[in-house]
Amino acid sequence: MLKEERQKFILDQVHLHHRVLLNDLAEALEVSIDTVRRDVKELDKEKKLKKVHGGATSFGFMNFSKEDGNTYLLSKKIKIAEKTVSLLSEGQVILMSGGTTNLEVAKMIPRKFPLTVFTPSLHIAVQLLELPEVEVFFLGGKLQHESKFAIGGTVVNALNRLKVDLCILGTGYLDAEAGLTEFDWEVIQVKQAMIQAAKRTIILSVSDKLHSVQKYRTCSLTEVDTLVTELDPMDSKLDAFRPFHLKIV
Amino acid sequence: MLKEERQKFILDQVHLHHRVLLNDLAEALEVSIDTVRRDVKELDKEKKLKKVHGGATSFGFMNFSKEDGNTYLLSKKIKIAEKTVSLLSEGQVILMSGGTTNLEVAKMIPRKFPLTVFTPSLHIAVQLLELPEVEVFFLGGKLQHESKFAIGGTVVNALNRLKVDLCILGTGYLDAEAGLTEFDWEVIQVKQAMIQAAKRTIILSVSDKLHSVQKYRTCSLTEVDTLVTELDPMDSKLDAFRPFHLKIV
DNA sequence: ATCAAAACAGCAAAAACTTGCAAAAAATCC
DNA sequence: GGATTTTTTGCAAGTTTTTGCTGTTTTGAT
Repeated sequence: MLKEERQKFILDQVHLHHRVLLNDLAEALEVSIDTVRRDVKELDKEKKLKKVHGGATSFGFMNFSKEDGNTYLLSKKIKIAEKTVSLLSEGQVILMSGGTTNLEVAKMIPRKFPLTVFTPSLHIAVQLLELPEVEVFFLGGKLQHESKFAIGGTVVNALNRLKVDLCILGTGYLDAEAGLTEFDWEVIQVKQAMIQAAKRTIILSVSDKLHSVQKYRTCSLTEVDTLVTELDPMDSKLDAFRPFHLKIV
Repeated sequence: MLKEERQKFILDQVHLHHRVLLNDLAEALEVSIDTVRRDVKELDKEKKLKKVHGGATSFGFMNFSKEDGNTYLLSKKIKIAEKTVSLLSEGQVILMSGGTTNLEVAKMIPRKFPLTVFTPSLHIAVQLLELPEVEVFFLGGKLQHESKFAIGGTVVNALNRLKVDLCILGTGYLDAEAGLTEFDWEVIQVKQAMIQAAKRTIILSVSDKLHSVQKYRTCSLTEVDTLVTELDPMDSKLDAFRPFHLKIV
């Protein structure tokens, strides 16, 4: 194998997952860890990625500079994704909804972390297929053009016949009184079925969307088990949500 | 063998695979490795490729993601796609399998051409969602990592409950006697169900794959209605397929 | 503060590259 | 046609690059 191939693989992995571990790379490429280390060092010198202890990350990853609004939001989502991945156990059967936050979760799952994932989101499915140890089941149905999300009776029926360990819901909007709300009725139907199909439900929400309400209601906060935000769990902004017996992470 | 021939071969290999090993070239060309080395050095000096330790790469190597190479087959596939799209009627309900040829078909469909499409292929679904007038239904199931194609009982069951106007099959391999063949048994199950669910079936095949046989059989040529290749319909290479009452386009 | 994992520096074997050279092949000239 | 020059090719000796391993130092998490 050519050195250039290796380095291209490393770069691809970094872009795909935001961060990679040298150990995983060494195993995937079937070379010693020293070789990977040297490659990463080179790529770092060429500013193609950022070398960190034990691995490498893409640029703009832990970039908390508030100049660029988008990367600022991204870093929040990455923070949420990290917390969420730490809640997963190997071999679990889970459900994942769509959305950019969930996409970051999919990117953050380690390369050799066995999971079975059901999802109605094309983006999530595509991302998860990068992981060789993840079995991906797509919940087929009519696809929305904008969101690339499957909706309709087929999806709901499939979900009704399913029982999984965990549901990870990239929530639209969140409010203590109103609960989870959305503006898309069709999506609500699917998300409700997802919650029903799972023993536990985790909702992900960047703090910007706390205390905002949309037209339709997915569920109340009593129906979910865990709330993940990018904030410190003790942050006072989360006080409104403490009365429910949620685990706040 | 002429030096010029050798260098042409080397360039072809580089363009096709985006990377080559000097050892492989020396073996394929039956010359010493020094000769190959000198050839590559020359081509590098002429900026025709990039010489690297142990081999050579094409210039865009670092940019190409792994699948979208193979530009030499692309023109043929585009020709097939054009012919195929001309066979479609507005408002039809169709089935599309996966594969790069079918992907070209999806790219070729006019922006405001109303269709309803069922597909088990992620790539096809993603592409079709670019078209606002196309309703896309994904046939959900277990996704194959490599092909991003949904397989398994869920897909087959869904297909059994379906009846559509047309099935567009990006065939694996094609032979007059053996019919359509594949090396993946799971995919066969799905393709068979697709053919059953459709009133008419069109198969797409670049002429390179004519007269090639794989391990398992999808169906015989009597079960399909139309064959689309990049060749002129009167081309003698297609003679073997005329005994079946196929429409050859 | 402790301890395991990660980074580093140096080393040695293997693979690849360079240079020089001579034989073989091709081209040129008489 | 035959002799001479030029180009091409393969080989051998020496150099560089790459890679994995060892032992040591540094780092980061508890």
